[in-house]
Amino acid sequence: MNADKIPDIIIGRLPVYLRALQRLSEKGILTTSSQELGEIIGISAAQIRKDISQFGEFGKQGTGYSIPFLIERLRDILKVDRDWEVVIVGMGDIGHALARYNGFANRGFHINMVFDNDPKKIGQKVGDYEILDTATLAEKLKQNKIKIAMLTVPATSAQETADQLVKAGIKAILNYAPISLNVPSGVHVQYIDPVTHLQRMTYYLD
Amino acid sequence: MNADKIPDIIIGRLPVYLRALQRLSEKGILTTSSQELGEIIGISAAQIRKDISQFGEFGKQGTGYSIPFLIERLRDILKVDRDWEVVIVGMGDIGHALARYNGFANRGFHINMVFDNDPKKIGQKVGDYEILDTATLAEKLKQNKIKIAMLTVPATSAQETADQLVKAGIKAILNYAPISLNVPSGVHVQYIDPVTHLQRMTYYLD
DNA sequence: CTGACTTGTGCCTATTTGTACAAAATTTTC
DNA sequence: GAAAATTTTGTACAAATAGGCACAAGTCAG
Repeated sequence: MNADKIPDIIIGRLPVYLRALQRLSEKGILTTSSQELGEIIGISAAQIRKDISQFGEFGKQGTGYSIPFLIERLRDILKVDRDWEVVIVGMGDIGHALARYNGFANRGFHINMVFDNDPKKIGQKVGDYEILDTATLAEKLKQNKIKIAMLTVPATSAQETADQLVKAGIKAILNYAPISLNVPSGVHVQYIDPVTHLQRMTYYLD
Repeated sequence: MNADKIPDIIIGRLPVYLRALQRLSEKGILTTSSQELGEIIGISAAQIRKDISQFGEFGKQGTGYSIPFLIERLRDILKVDRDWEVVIVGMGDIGHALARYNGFANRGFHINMVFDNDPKKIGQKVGDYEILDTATLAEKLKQNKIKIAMLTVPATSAQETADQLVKAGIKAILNYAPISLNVPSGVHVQYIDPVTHLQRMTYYLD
C-alpha cells in the first residue's frame, strides 16, 4: 500500500483491468489471478500485481483475486462507483453515434444533454435527447454542475468550444476533434483521433 | 541520429507532432521551433527535439524547423507518405460515422470496403460504399492486399471477427469494441473505447 | 560584430518495468 | 489426515527506459 501520488500511467491501466474483470464477471467467474488477467489483456502478471498493490492488499496468496471484490475496489478508486453526468457538444455523425451508444450506462456514465450550434439541428431529437443550442452551454452546465464533456465539433471550432466548456466549469474533456487542445491546469483532456491511432501503427507495417 | 530501434512511445508522439504541423501549415506558416510546437501540444521542447533527432538532423540552429520539410520527413517515417487502404467491419452507428468521416483522405488513409454480417444491412449503401458480407472478408481482403482494419462490431463478436481479420492477412486493427483483443505478435492493435478514456479522467475529479 | 535564438546531445535524474523470493493459501498425494 | 507439491500474492532489489537540464555550436537580424 502506498499513500504517495499514483502515477498517471498506472491510473490509465486500471480501466483496462476493470473492463476485463467485468467481462469475466459476466461469464460468472468469481476468481482470477494476475497471471490469468495478464494473459487476457497482454500485460505482465507482475505489473498487474504491482499496480493493484498500490491501493491495498486485495488479493489472497494461493487463490488470487476475488473478481467482485476487485471490481468494487477499482470502481471505487476510479470513482465510477457512481454515475457521472456527461454532455456531448457537436451533433455530427460521431456525436450522434455517441448519443445512441448504450455502453455508457453500466460503466459509470450518463449522457445528460447534447448540444449543437447549427440552427437547423437545434430542437431536433437524437434518441431521447433534444439538441440544445451551444450558446446556452454555460447556463445549462452550471445549473447541472456537470464536469465532463465529449467534444465532437469540427477541428476548426474545437478550441473555441473547449474554451466555452472550461469557462462553464467542465473539468474533463474527451476530445474527438483532431487537434491538441489548450486548457488550464486542472482540466483533463483525453484524445480520440482515429487517424492518429492509425498512423501509430503504419510505422510498423511494410 | 540513431539507427537503433525507436521506442514505441516516441512513435506514438510523432502523429501528434505531424497533426500540429499540418495545422500550422494550413495557416501558411513555414517555420516553427521546438518551443512553439511544444506550447501548442503541451510537450516539453527538449522532448520534441530529442524525438525528432532520433531520425536525423531536420532542424537548423537559430531558425528552428521548416514546417513543409518536417511534415515530409514525418510522413515518410510514419509511412503515411502514401495512401493506406482500410476496411471497416461492423456497420453500426460508429461504423457509419467512420465511413462518412472525411478526415481520412488527406492524412494517409482511404476506406476501401465496409462489412457487416447482418443480412438486412448487406447490400445497402453507406455513402459511396455498399455493405459487404463479413463472411466474404478473407476473400476480399486477400484480393486487395489490405493490411488495416477498423473493428466496430459489438464486444461479443469482436474477438471472433479479429481472428477472421488476422487470418485474412490484416496487420493493424483499430479496435472500437470495449474489449482487449488477443492477436498474434506482428499484428498491431490500437484501442478506442470512450468509457476507458473517461474512466481515466474521473480518478482526478471530485 | 553583437545579441537573441535555437538545435542536437551528453549527462544526470526520475520513472517504469522486470526478477525473484518469502510467506501464505490451496491442492494433491499417500 | 498429515506432508509435500503447487499456486499465488506483495515487495525488495536491480535493470531498463524515459525525461529534463544545460551548453557548445550554428544561424540570423540589425
